[in-house]
Amino acid sequence: MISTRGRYALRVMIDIASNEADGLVPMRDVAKRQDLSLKYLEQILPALTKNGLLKGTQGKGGGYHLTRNPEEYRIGEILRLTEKELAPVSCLSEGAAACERRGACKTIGFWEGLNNVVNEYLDSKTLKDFL
Amino acid sequence: MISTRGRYALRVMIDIASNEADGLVPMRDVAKRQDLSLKYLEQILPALTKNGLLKGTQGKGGGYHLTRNPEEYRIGEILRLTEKELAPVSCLSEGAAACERRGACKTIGFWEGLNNVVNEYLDSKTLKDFL
DNA sequence: TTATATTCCTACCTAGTTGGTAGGTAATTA
DNA sequence: TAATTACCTACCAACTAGGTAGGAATATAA
Repeated sequence: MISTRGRYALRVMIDIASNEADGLVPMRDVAKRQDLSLKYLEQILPALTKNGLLKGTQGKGGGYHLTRNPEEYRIGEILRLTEKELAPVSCLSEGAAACERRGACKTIGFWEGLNNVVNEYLDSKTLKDFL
Repeated sequence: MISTRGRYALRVMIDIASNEADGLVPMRDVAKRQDLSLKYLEQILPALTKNGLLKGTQGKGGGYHLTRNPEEYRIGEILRLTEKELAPVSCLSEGAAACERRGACKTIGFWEGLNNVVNEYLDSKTLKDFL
Protein backbone atom coordinates (compact mmCIF):
# COMPACT_ATOMS: atom_id res chain seq x y z
CA MET A 1 0.00 0.00 0.00
CA ILE A 2 1.34 3.38 -1.02
CA SER A 3 1.08 5.83 1.86
CA THR A 4 0.32 9.53 1.79
CA ARG A 5 4.04 10.33 1.77
CA GLY A 6 4.55 8.93 -1.69
CA ARG A 7 1.19 10.05 -3.04
CA TYR A 8 1.65 13.60 -1.81
CA ALA A 9 5.21 13.69 -3.14
CA LEU A 10 3.88 12.81 -6.58
CA ARG A 11 1.22 15.51 -6.40
CA VAL A 12 3.82 18.05 -5.29
CA MET A 13 6.12 17.15 -8.17
CA ILE A 14 3.27 17.46 -10.66
CA ASP A 15 2.26 20.78 -9.16
CA ILE A 16 5.76 22.19 -9.34
CA ALA A 17 6.16 20.95 -12.92
CA SER A 18 2.89 22.66 -13.78
CA ASN A 19 3.77 25.98 -12.19
CA GLU A 20 7.48 26.53 -12.44
CA ALA A 21 7.14 28.50 -15.65
CA ASP A 22 6.50 31.49 -13.36
CA GLY A 23 9.81 30.93 -11.55
CA LEU A 24 10.34 29.37 -8.14
CA VAL A 25 7.33 27.62 -6.67
CA PRO A 26 6.86 28.16 -2.91
CA MET A 27 5.50 25.16 -1.01
CA ARG A 28 2.96 27.42 0.64
CA ASP A 29 1.23 27.80 -2.73
CA VAL A 30 1.48 24.11 -3.51
CA ALA A 31 -0.07 23.20 -0.16
CA LYS A 32 -2.92 25.61 -0.80
CA ARG A 33 -3.58 24.42 -4.34
CA GLN A 34 -3.39 20.75 -3.37
CA ASP A 35 -5.19 21.27 -0.05
CA LEU A 36 -2.43 19.56 1.93
CA SER A 37 -0.75 20.45 5.21
CA LEU A 38 2.31 22.64 4.59
CA LYS A 39 3.98 21.32 7.73
CA TYR A 40 3.53 17.75 6.61
CA LEU A 41 4.87 18.46 3.12
CA GLU A 42 7.93 20.09 4.65
CA GLN A 43 8.74 16.73 6.21
CA ILE A 44 8.46 14.88 2.94
CA LEU A 45 10.42 17.23 0.71
CA PRO A 46 13.93 16.69 2.12
CA ALA A 47 13.86 13.18 0.61
CA LEU A 48 13.56 14.82 -2.80
CA THR A 49 15.93 17.76 -2.36
CA LYS A 50 18.71 15.70 -0.75
CA ASN A 51 18.64 13.33 -3.67
CA GLY A 52 18.74 16.11 -6.20
CA LEU A 53 15.26 15.77 -7.71
CA LEU A 54 14.33 19.24 -6.53
CA LYS A 55 16.28 22.35 -5.67
CA GLY A 56 15.00 24.45 -2.79
CA THR A 57 15.86 28.12 -2.41
CA GLN A 58 15.38 29.72 0.98
CA GLY A 59 14.28 33.21 1.88
CA LYS A 60 11.72 35.62 0.60
CA GLY A 61 10.94 35.02 -3.02
CA GLY A 62 12.31 31.49 -2.68
CA GLY A 63 10.71 28.18 -3.50
CA TYR A 64 11.40 24.98 -5.38
CA HIS A 65 12.16 24.10 -8.96
CA LEU A 66 12.80 20.89 -10.88
CA THR A 67 16.39 20.00 -11.71
CA ARG A 68 15.46 18.02 -14.84
CA ASN A 69 12.84 17.94 -17.53
CA PRO A 70 9.55 16.27 -16.49
CA GLU A 71 10.09 13.30 -18.81
CA GLU A 72 13.33 12.55 -16.96
CA TYR A 73 11.59 11.74 -13.67
CA ARG A 74 10.36 8.19 -13.44
CA ILE A 75 7.55 7.82 -10.91
CA GLY A 76 9.26 4.82 -9.36
CA GLU A 77 12.20 7.02 -8.45
CA ILE A 78 9.98 9.52 -6.63
CA LEU A 79 8.17 6.81 -4.72
CA ARG A 80 11.25 4.83 -3.77
CA LEU A 81 12.73 7.97 -2.20
CA THR A 82 9.67 9.14 -0.31
CA GLU A 83 7.97 5.89 0.54
CA LYS A 84 9.42 4.10 3.54
CA GLU A 85 9.02 0.74 1.91
CA LEU A 86 7.87 -0.32 -1.54
CA ALA A 87 8.65 -4.03 -1.33
CA PRO A 88 5.43 -6.08 -1.30
CA VAL A 89 6.65 -8.41 1.46
CA SER A 90 8.92 -7.68 4.40
CA CYS A 91 11.53 -10.29 3.53
CA LEU A 92 12.30 -8.34 0.34
CA SER A 93 12.96 -5.13 2.27
CA GLU A 94 16.44 -3.68 2.14
CA GLY A 95 17.34 -4.31 5.76
CA ALA A 96 15.41 -7.54 6.12
CA ALA A 97 16.80 -10.13 8.47
CA ALA A 98 18.02 -13.22 6.65
CA CYS A 99 15.22 -15.76 6.62
CA GLU A 100 16.12 -19.21 7.86
CA ARG A 101 13.60 -20.78 5.54
CA ARG A 102 14.87 -18.97 2.49
CA GLY A 103 16.42 -22.08 0.97
CA ALA A 104 13.24 -24.12 1.24
CA CYS A 105 10.84 -21.22 0.62
CA LYS A 106 8.37 -21.99 -2.13
CA THR A 107 6.89 -18.51 -2.28
CA ILE A 108 9.86 -16.17 -2.51
CA GLY A 109 10.06 -16.35 -6.29
CA PHE A 110 6.41 -15.42 -6.52
CA TRP A 111 6.91 -12.34 -4.35
CA GLU A 112 9.99 -11.31 -6.30
CA GLY A 113 7.88 -11.53 -9.43
CA LEU A 114 5.28 -9.26 -7.87
CA ASN A 115 7.97 -6.81 -6.85
CA ASN A 116 9.21 -6.78 -10.45
CA VAL A 117 5.87 -6.09 -12.11
CA VAL A 118 5.19 -3.27 -9.65
CA ASN A 119 8.55 -1.58 -10.20
CA GLU A 120 8.35 -2.01 -13.95
CA TYR A 121 4.98 -0.30 -13.96
CA LEU A 122 6.14 2.55 -11.72
CA ASP A 123 9.21 3.10 -13.90
CA SER A 124 7.21 3.02 -17.12
CA LYS A 125 5.65 6.42 -16.39
CA THR A 126 7.29 9.79 -15.99
CA LEU A 127 6.19 13.14 -14.64
CA LYS A 128 5.44 14.24 -18.18
CA ASP A 129 2.57 11.75 -18.31
CA PHE A 130 0.77 13.79 -15.65
CA LEU A 131 0.88 17.23 -17.25
CA MET B 1 2.55 -4.43 1.40
CA ILE B 2 1.25 -7.93 1.86
CA SER B 3 0.91 -8.76 5.56
CA THR B 4 1.53 -12.04 7.33
CA ARG B 5 -2.16 -12.91 7.07
CA GLY B 6 -2.04 -13.30 3.32
CA ARG B 7 1.45 -14.76 3.21
CA TYR B 8 0.66 -17.36 5.86
CA ALA B 9 -2.63 -18.20 4.15
CA LEU B 10 -0.74 -18.94 0.96
CA ARG B 11 1.76 -21.15 2.79
CA VAL B 12 -1.08 -22.99 4.51
CA MET B 13 -2.84 -23.62 1.19
CA ILE B 14 0.36 -24.91 -0.36
CA ASP B 15 1.00 -27.13 2.65
CA ILE B 16 -2.49 -28.61 2.54
CA ALA B 17 -2.25 -29.16 -1.20
CA SER B 18 1.06 -30.94 -0.64
CA ASN B 19 -0.20 -33.19 2.12
CA GLU B 20 -3.84 -33.95 1.53
CA ALA B 21 -3.04 -37.16 -0.30
CA ASP B 22 -2.89 -38.73 3.17
CA GLY B 23 -6.43 -37.56 3.95
CA LEU B 24 -7.47 -34.63 6.13
CA VAL B 25 -4.68 -32.27 7.10
CA PRO B 26 -4.83 -31.01 10.71
CA MET B 27 -3.73 -27.42 11.23
CA ARG B 28 -1.57 -28.56 14.13
CA ASP B 29 0.67 -30.36 11.65
CA VAL B 30 0.70 -27.44 9.22
CA ALA B 31 1.70 -25.05 11.99
CA LYS B 32 4.53 -27.34 13.01
CA ARG B 33 5.81 -27.90 9.48
CA GLN B 34 5.60 -24.20 8.62
CA ASP B 35 6.79 -23.05 12.05
CA LEU B 36 3.82 -20.76 12.53
CA SER B 37 1.60 -20.13 15.54
CA LEU B 38 -1.40 -22.48 15.49
CA LYS B 39 -3.52 -19.95 17.34
CA TYR B 40 -2.75 -17.26 14.82
CA LEU B 41 -3.51 -19.53 11.88
CA GLU B 42 -6.86 -20.41 13.46
CA GLN B 43 -7.77 -16.75 13.14
CA ILE B 44 -6.89 -16.60 9.48
CA LEU B 45 -8.54 -19.80 8.30
CA PRO B 46 -12.22 -18.81 8.69
CA ALA B 47 -11.77 -16.40 5.78
CA LEU B 48 -10.97 -19.41 3.59
CA THR B 49 -13.50 -21.91 4.95
CA LYS B 50 -16.41 -19.48 4.95
CA ASN B 51 -15.77 -18.71 1.31
CA GLY B 52 -15.55 -22.34 0.36
CA LEU B 53 -11.87 -22.57 -0.53
CA LEU B 54 -11.28 -25.07 2.25
CA LYS B 55 -13.45 -27.53 4.10
CA GLY B 56 -12.75 -28.05 7.80
CA THR B 57 -13.81 -31.18 9.65
CA GLN B 58 -13.96 -31.07 13.43
CA GLY B 59 -13.16 -33.74 15.95
CA LYS B 60 -10.49 -36.35 16.36
CA GLY B 61 -9.10 -37.37 13.03
CA GLY B 62 -10.38 -34.13 11.53
CA GLY B 63 -8.55 -31.46 9.59
CA TYR B 64 -8.79 -29.51 6.37
CA HIS B 65 -8.92 -30.38 2.71
CA LEU B 66 -9.13 -28.47 -0.54
CA THR B 67 -12.49 -28.23 -2.29
CA ARG B 68 -10.98 -27.87 -5.78
CA ASN B 69 -7.94 -28.92 -7.73
CA PRO B 70 -4.83 -26.83 -7.04
CA GLU B 71 -4.86 -25.28 -10.52
CA GLU B 72 -8.32 -23.90 -9.79
CA TYR B 73 -7.12 -21.59 -7.02
CA ARG B 74 -5.81 -18.28 -8.22
CA ILE B 75 -3.44 -16.69 -5.73
CA GLY B 76 -5.26 -13.38 -6.05
CA GLU B 77 -8.39 -15.04 -4.73
CA ILE B 78 -6.61 -16.31 -1.62
CA LEU B 79 -5.03 -12.95 -0.91
CA ARG B 80 -8.15 -10.90 -1.51
CA LEU B 81 -9.98 -13.01 1.07
CA THR B 82 -7.31 -13.03 3.75
CA GLU B 83 -5.65 -9.69 3.28
CA LYS B 84 -7.51 -6.79 4.78
CA GLU B 85 -6.71 -4.53 1.87
CA LEU B 86 -4.97 -5.17 -1.43
CA ALA B 87 -5.61 -1.84 -3.14
CA PRO B 88 -2.37 0.12 -3.55
CA VAL B 89 -3.91 3.42 -2.47
CA SER B 90 -6.66 4.05 0.07
CA CYS B 91 -8.98 5.85 -2.32
CA LEU B 92 -9.31 2.61 -4.33
CA SER B 93 -10.39 0.62 -1.25
CA GLU B 94 -13.86 -0.85 -1.24
CA GLY B 95 -15.33 1.34 1.48
CA ALA B 96 -13.34 4.43 0.57
CA ALA B 97 -15.00 7.77 1.16
CA ALA B 98 -15.78 9.62 -2.05
CA CYS B 99 -12.90 11.97 -2.79
CA GLU B 100 -13.85 15.57 -3.47
CA ARG B 101 -10.91 16.00 -5.78
CA ARG B 102 -11.73 12.92 -7.83
CA GLY B 103 -12.89 14.91 -10.83
CA ALA B 104 -9.71 16.99 -10.99
CA CYS B 105 -7.38 14.21 -9.80
CA LYS B 106 -4.46 13.72 -12.16
CA THR B 107 -3.13 10.62 -10.44
CA ILE B 108 -6.12 8.32 -10.04
CA GLY B 109 -5.69 6.72 -13.44
CA PHE B 110 -2.08 5.93 -12.61
CA TRP B 111 -3.08 4.19 -9.37
CA GLU B 112 -5.82 2.26 -11.10
CA GLY B 113 -3.23 1.07 -13.58
CA LEU B 114 -1.01 -0.09 -10.73
CA ASN B 115 -3.94 -1.90 -9.15
CA ASN B 116 -4.56 -3.65 -12.45
CA VAL B 117 -1.02 -4.91 -13.01
CA VAL B 118 -0.88 -6.20 -9.45
CA ASN B 119 -4.16 -8.08 -9.67
CA GLU B 120 -3.34 -9.46 -13.10
CA TYR B 121 -0.09 -10.84 -11.76
CA LEU B 122 -1.72 -12.35 -8.68
CA ASP B 123 -4.41 -13.97 -10.81
CA SER B 124 -1.91 -15.31 -13.33
CA LYS B 125 -0.61 -17.90 -10.86
CA THR B 126 -2.43 -20.77 -9.22
CA LEU B 127 -1.69 -23.06 -6.32
CA LYS B 128 -0.41 -25.64 -8.77
CA ASP B 129 2.52 -23.37 -9.57
CA PHE B 130 3.79 -23.87 -5.99
CA LEU B 131 3.81 -27.68 -5.85
C1' DT C 1 18.43 47.78 8.96
C1' DT C 2 14.26 45.69 9.71
C1' DA C 3 10.24 43.10 8.54
C1' DT C 4 8.85 39.34 5.93
C1' DA C 5 8.91 35.10 3.56
C1' DT C 6 10.72 31.00 2.72
C1' DT C 7 13.20 26.36 3.41
C1' DC C 8 14.85 23.36 6.78
C1' DC C 9 15.17 20.79 11.22
C1' DT C 10 13.48 18.30 15.23
C1' DA C 11 10.33 16.96 18.79
C1' DC C 12 5.99 15.28 19.89
C1' DC C 13 1.28 13.14 19.70
C1' DT C 14 -3.02 10.25 18.81
C1' DA C 15 -5.56 6.73 16.65
C1' DG C 16 -5.31 2.65 14.36
C1' DT C 17 -2.96 -1.62 12.74
C1' DT C 18 -0.05 -5.72 13.06
C1' DG C 19 1.02 -9.84 14.82
C1' DG C 20 0.17 -12.26 17.80
C1' DT C 21 -1.33 -14.81 22.95
C1' DA C 22 -4.87 -16.86 25.64
C1' DG C 23 -8.76 -19.38 27.06
C1' DG C 24 -12.40 -21.71 26.12
C1' DT C 25 -16.55 -24.28 23.38
C1' DA C 26 -18.51 -27.47 20.02
C1' DA C 27 -18.02 -31.53 17.34
C1' DT C 28 -16.29 -35.97 16.38
C1' DT C 29 -13.95 -40.23 16.85
C1' DA C 30 -10.94 -43.95 18.95
C1' DT D 1 -15.07 -41.35 28.22
C1' DA D 2 -10.86 -39.32 26.82
C1' DA D 3 -8.62 -37.25 23.29
C1' DT D 4 -8.37 -34.47 19.37
C1' DT D 5 -9.71 -31.30 16.30
C1' DA D 6 -11.97 -26.93 14.31
C1' DC D 7 -14.05 -22.78 15.76
C1' DC D 8 -14.96 -18.48 18.45
C1' DT D 9 -13.90 -14.29 21.08
C1' DA D 10 -11.34 -11.31 24.04
C1' DC D 11 -7.25 -9.11 24.88
C1' DC D 12 -2.61 -6.90 24.38
C1' DA D 13 2.11 -4.77 23.33
C1' DA D 14 4.76 -2.66 19.91
C1' DC D 15 4.78 -0.17 15.92
C1' DT D 16 3.26 2.94 12.16
C1' DA D 17 0.69 6.57 9.79
C1' DG D 18 -0.42 10.95 9.47
C1' DG D 19 -0.03 14.51 11.06
C1' DT D 20 0.76 19.18 14.60
C1' DA D 21 3.95 22.39 16.51
C1' DG D 22 7.68 25.45 17.23
C1' DG D 23 11.40 27.41 15.88
C1' DA D 24 16.15 28.23 13.37
C1' DA D 25 18.66 29.49 9.23
C1' DT D 26 18.63 32.02 5.04
C1' DA D 27 17.51 35.38 1.80
C1' DT D 28 15.07 39.38 -0.09
C1' DA D 29 12.33 43.64 -0.22
C1' DA D 30 11.11 47.81 1.87
